[in-house]
Amino acid sequence: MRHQDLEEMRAIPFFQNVDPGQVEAMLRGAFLQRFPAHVELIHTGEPADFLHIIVEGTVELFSGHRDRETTLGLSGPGETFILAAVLFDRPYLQSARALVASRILMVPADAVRSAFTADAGFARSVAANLAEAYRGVVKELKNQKLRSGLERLANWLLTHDAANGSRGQFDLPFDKKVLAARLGMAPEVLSRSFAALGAYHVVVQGPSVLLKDVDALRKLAQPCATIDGTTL
Amino acid sequence: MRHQDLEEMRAIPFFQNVDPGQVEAMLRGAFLQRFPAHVELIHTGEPADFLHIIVEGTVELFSGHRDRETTLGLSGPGETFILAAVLFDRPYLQSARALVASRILMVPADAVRSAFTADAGFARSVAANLAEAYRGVVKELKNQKLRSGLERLANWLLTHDAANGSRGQFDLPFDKKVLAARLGMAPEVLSRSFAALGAYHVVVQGPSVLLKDVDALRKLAQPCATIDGTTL
DNA sequence: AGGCTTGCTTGACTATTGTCAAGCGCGACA
DNA sequence: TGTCGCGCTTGACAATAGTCAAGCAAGCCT
Repeated sequence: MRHQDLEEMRAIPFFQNVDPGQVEAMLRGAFLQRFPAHVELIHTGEPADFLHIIVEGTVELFSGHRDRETTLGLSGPGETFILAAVLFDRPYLQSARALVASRILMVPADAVRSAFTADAGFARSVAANLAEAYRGVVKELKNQKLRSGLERLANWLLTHDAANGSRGQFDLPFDKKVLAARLGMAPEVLSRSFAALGAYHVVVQGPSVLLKDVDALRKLAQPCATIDGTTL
Repeated sequence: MRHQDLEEMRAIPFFQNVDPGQVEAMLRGAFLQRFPAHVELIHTGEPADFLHIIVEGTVELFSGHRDRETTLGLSGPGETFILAAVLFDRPYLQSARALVASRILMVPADAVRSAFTADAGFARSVAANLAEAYRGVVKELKNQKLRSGLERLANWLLTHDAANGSRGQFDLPFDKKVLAARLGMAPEVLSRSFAALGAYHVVVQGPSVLLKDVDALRKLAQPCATIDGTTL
């Protein structure tokens, strides 16, 4: 790894409040890998050999069973994945693929485990990360079980708009079929859901989305702090 | 708390490998509460004031939204709940109710947080607990999204049978409507699903379940290590 | 025993979501 | 400038699950 890259890696939030010696030890055996889009990074069921930290790009977490496949989440820069598996040397529960060309920091599992054993600061950092991840999945499970597809879409639109300056107008950050997977529905259903949101003055033209009546949409979506996180 | 109870509390797995001084500090402000069946212990959205550890009994974790309600999981002795919320002083994402009369150890949130800050052993114990909890929810999410109701029931039966000596015969540990909630289906659907499993030689008489052809059931269920945990 | 509640089942219907197939529109590229 | 492929949409249909209502059976309490 280049010196400049090392600097960047040390600044990752996950490594703050961790003994610098332990951080160096983890970075020493680590790879900063570039992956092209659509490449599979890890596969469900395999043993956990590296902790992955996204430096740049977007990663889709998914899993399949029989002939079905489902997207469990999307992660971006600064986020780690499969930390829980790495820590206790368990098989991955999820697969991951790069959605766009991405840079991933891969830290060998045993380096993570020894830092976890040796340094209290790192143990706390790990716990914080796992707590956030846990709450994220619980929210996703609630989103999935307590809402219809249309409601999930409406809430996603509101959340995404809020994260982009609440201008009531934005471009979809990825293909609609990725959004469909993210929301847990077939692409055809997403199409129909967008059409149904016409009644709430949502105008979709290709990747561009216009929310012309946020209040009406909010009334349909009924966003909720214990599912969507931030108060909308 | 009585001396004998204190002994019992110190033996909780969650407190192993933790500085005894910190354990005492946590137990000092803790309550060992008895709750009758059906009582709500915590409520979604409220601030996290106590870490709950189940000493005896069964607790249902659930949450509602609008007029819907869903069960997110069932927990038994030795398990903690809402640890993630307590640790970082966030509102509960789930509600909890006692399914049967239960004894719960309630540790004040600030005592948990100071032990977490002060003791590396406890921080690691917390991380381990959160990692398990995280993996549990991920499995639940996959179970929910990748399987039909009938498949979830078939897998539950196999898992439960395996946990009870694989005798192909057991009594349901709770009411069928609780099982229905656990599996994420309406009670009526559970009834029909049991009826449908007749074709796989599953015989249900009130609370008693007889699996007369485990192989056929397994072929339907297709249990999987990355959803069901143990290899069946 | 009579009457009540509660848990469960069953039937009929509806809602939601997935699947298959066809077709449209736009950009890539020869 | 065609035409090929891909992403998306639409229609028709099927599968899955929820809802409402009626009814049954076991336990409980006078």
